[in-house]
Amino acid sequence: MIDVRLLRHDPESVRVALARRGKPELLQQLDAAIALDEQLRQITSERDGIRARVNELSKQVGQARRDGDNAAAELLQAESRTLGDGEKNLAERFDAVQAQLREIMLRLPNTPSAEAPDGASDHDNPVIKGPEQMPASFPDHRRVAHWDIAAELGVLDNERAVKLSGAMFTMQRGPGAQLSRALCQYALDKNADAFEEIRPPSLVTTATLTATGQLPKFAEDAYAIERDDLWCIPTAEAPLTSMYAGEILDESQLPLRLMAYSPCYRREAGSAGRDTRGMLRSHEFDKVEIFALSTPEQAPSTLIELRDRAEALIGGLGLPYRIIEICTGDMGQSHHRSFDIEVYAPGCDTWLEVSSVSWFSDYQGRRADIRYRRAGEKGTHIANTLNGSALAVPRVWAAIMENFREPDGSVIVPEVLRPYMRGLDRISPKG
RNA sequence: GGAACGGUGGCAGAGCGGACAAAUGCAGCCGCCUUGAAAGCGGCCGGCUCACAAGGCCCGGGGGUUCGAAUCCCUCCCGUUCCGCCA
Repeated sequence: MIDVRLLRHDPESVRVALARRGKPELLQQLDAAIALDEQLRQITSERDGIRARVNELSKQVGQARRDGDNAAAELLQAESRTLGDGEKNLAERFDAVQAQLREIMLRLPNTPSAEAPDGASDHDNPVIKGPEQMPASFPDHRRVAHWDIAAELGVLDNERAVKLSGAMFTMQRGPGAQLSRALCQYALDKNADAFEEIRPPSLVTTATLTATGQLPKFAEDAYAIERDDLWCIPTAEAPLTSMYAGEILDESQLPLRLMAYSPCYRREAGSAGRDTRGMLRSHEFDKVEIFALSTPEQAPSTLIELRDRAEALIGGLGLPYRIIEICTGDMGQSHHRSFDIEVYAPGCDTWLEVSSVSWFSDYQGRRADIRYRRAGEKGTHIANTLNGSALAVPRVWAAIMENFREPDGSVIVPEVLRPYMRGLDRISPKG
């Protein structure tokens, strides 16, 4: 959520920043919010005045009763009762206006960072590291799509996954299942030097999913368990961000680094039928997320740290990759600044987004009410949140199949993963 | 799922219609004392809104009763213990 006070004191800066997202309707919503806030403040001051008077009268009633002056008490009570009716009226208007304002604010996206590049869509995302174009120099035996490779090796059984769960579910088996698990272990172990490992719940409350920004706007994209008012997490970002919701941390605890493996659930409401082959897009997948809470001052360098760590994992596997920065027109709802890491998959002949690393400024922190206190200071400040996929399993899995295929059809297991695969160094066709 | 008891400030824990933002203890901060520290003494010591004013709001959430609610009523949520079920 954007700071309402900023809206009040410097609406122009918010307007200019939001305009960079290139969606004119956002500016209309912004104006509506500003107007509602103004209304709210007026109602508040009026209502508080009445309340002050009622409080004062009530004290006098108590005093009169103690003094035994019942006649005076009756009079004061009558006056207070009348005021109370007016207050009730104002309180109702307050609630109504506040609800409207909140609804708009919850759906208004974050302002982009000054460093974020301008652009209208994903076509404008600059490549900041690695090749602009897809590499051409791949031998024919690596120009095979991973679903064909996997079928040959018997490591992917999506037909049976569909039998169990319907379209867009995957099932790995044998060395394929091992590979998924190995990737998670690898990602966790490589970040254990600085990140506390968490095993969070995969089902969370509405409040938890609202804090990170998935709700209320993107309810269609998440799996809901309505009977129990719970949601399946689309990413471990959700539970990790809300771990310290409602708490006040000490500045000395920041930056606070957490990581978690979790399954991720996505309805993919808008993309049914797209990229559905093999492991490219599915309703459930595994991911290791890295996360940090920080002060605004620490955030820019923490963002780079997270990005470097995500890059190191992909680099460590030996996969060809590039890093792009997300432009203002393509940026997610909660994002302030964001990078993607893409791996080249020669079989599919495409770049696959395997990691996304983002800084959310105080947008999520305010929604989750995560605050910190500076040493020697009285007040509190909203914490900044940052997170990144350390490693999203399915697409990396696919890229490994396609990049490390040998002429004989077998797939070489990256060296760093072998300890997690019971020493297996090569996945060969059965029989 | 059933029963009982609970949910108050960083923690522990009183208060159970009026002078309560809320005793007390611990922790924390400042000062005195001390070569330094401990002890002792004095003071401070929750959050939000707001102009770190006034005023207002917050005693799990929401609603109600009342001139007035931490305190009474309703409801929901959460916790503990026992029973049931269960990996």
